Amino acid sequence: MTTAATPSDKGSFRVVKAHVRTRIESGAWGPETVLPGEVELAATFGCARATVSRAMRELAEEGIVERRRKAGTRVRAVPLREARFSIPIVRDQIAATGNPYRYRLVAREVLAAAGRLGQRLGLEPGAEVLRLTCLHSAGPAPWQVEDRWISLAALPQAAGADFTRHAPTEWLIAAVPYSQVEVSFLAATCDARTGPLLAMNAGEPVFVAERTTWWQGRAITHVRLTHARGYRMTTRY
Amino acid sequence: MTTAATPSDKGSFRVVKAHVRTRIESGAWGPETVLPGEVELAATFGCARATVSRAMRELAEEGIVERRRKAGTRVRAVPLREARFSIPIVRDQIAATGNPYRYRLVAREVLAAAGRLGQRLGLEPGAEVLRLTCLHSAGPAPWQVEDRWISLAALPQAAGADFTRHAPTEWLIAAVPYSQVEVSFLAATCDARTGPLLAMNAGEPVFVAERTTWWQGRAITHVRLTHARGYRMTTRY
DNA sequence: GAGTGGTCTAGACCACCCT
DNA sequence: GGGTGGTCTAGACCACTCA
Repeated sequence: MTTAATPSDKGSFRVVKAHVRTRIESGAWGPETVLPGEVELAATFGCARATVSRAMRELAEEGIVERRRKAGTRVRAVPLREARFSIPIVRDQIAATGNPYRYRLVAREVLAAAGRLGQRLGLEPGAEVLRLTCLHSAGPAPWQVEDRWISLAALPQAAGADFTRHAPTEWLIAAVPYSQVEVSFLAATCDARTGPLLAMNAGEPVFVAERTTWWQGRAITHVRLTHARGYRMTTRY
Repeated sequence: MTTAATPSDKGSFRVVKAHVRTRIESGAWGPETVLPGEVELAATFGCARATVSRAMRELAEEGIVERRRKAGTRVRAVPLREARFSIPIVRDQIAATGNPYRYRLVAREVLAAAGRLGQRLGLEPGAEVLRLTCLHSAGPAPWQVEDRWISLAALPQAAGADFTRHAPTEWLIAAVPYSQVEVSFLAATCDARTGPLLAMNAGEPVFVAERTTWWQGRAITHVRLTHARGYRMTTRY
């Protein structure tokens, strides 16, 4: 028995996981250390190998540990760090601030796809696109401008939808619930279009999220979300 | 048997998972649909309940499905969307562009913690802090300015470390490998300090990441990373 | 109360890959 | 070749929560 684990509790993959994690975080098992095998740990903790297996699998998913057959499980030298951001529905995000959520459709037009946007949506030149500009506010304070393009080739029923009362996001979630998404975050300069809506001056820095959505391999919609002054996206991990 | 699944393959939680996912994404099992129970699915797929269980657990973790005892498993109305960003080491990030990674220590000073920063690090007024300003470049092109504060109360050995050749990140990863982290992303205006380093004009918008790191409940370091023009953080999910 | 998911066990076989 | 993780099974008991 090379390990000096304290099998204070029996069973439960959570117990095993917590023990091992503590040991690593405290430095007792430093980077590159090869951990005892599953059978040995199972004996140490007095549980089945499957239980240890699940604990270790989860630690591996969290990037703390790295596993390979035959080589065994070792503590990662550079922990694989991953931040997770839940992608909130604007409405919920604003509601969480305690302010009432307000929505307004600012502009709506149908136009022909062209240039970069057409490429982004994988459209043939001239294909029709529905463009919507919306404002989401927290009470009286503007929160986010949504500038959205929807491919009418992919989603013709969007042409008839009423976006004056409800945000396109909510309609889209119902229409295309499970899709593939690419998001980017970047800093930009507030332009003359969004500035007035956000009560900001042209030239101020704004935090922008861009999102393109595909469904079954076909581009559905692209959106540019420009946030009001002072916006931060925060997470812990 | 209410399901008409096609148990084309036997066993394997991956097969079960893929089948169920396809069914949901295609719309055959729409939002709010209650899926068949584990025992039924196990019979359908001709495998053990544990196998189905694992498949469903993973789908739940991915936010596609929601499970409750007694109530069963149902398709989420609003898919719980989570974007994951791997937190890259700058060096790797730059190396991936094909350019050589270059590092330069711009400034180093020891000062007394004060104001917002002291609070952020949970320091008593007057506690010593090591402040480092570094520049990371992709070949000749500046990439990111790192403005870092390290609590000397928490990590006294940082005072003696040599940061002229290697970035503090690498030293810190070795010193405090597993820690708790809070990150924020925001848009800011390029200031007079970082502007020249990034070959940017004061007033240009910059993408900023701020990160605070704790170890065993104690704040260790805080860093502000200011990215050069055109930086985007992108992910798919 | 009863039905669902949540977890554990003991045993088995397999796939990979280091030595 | 052999040792490690990866997965599956069959059965069991438990915990939660809905009706």
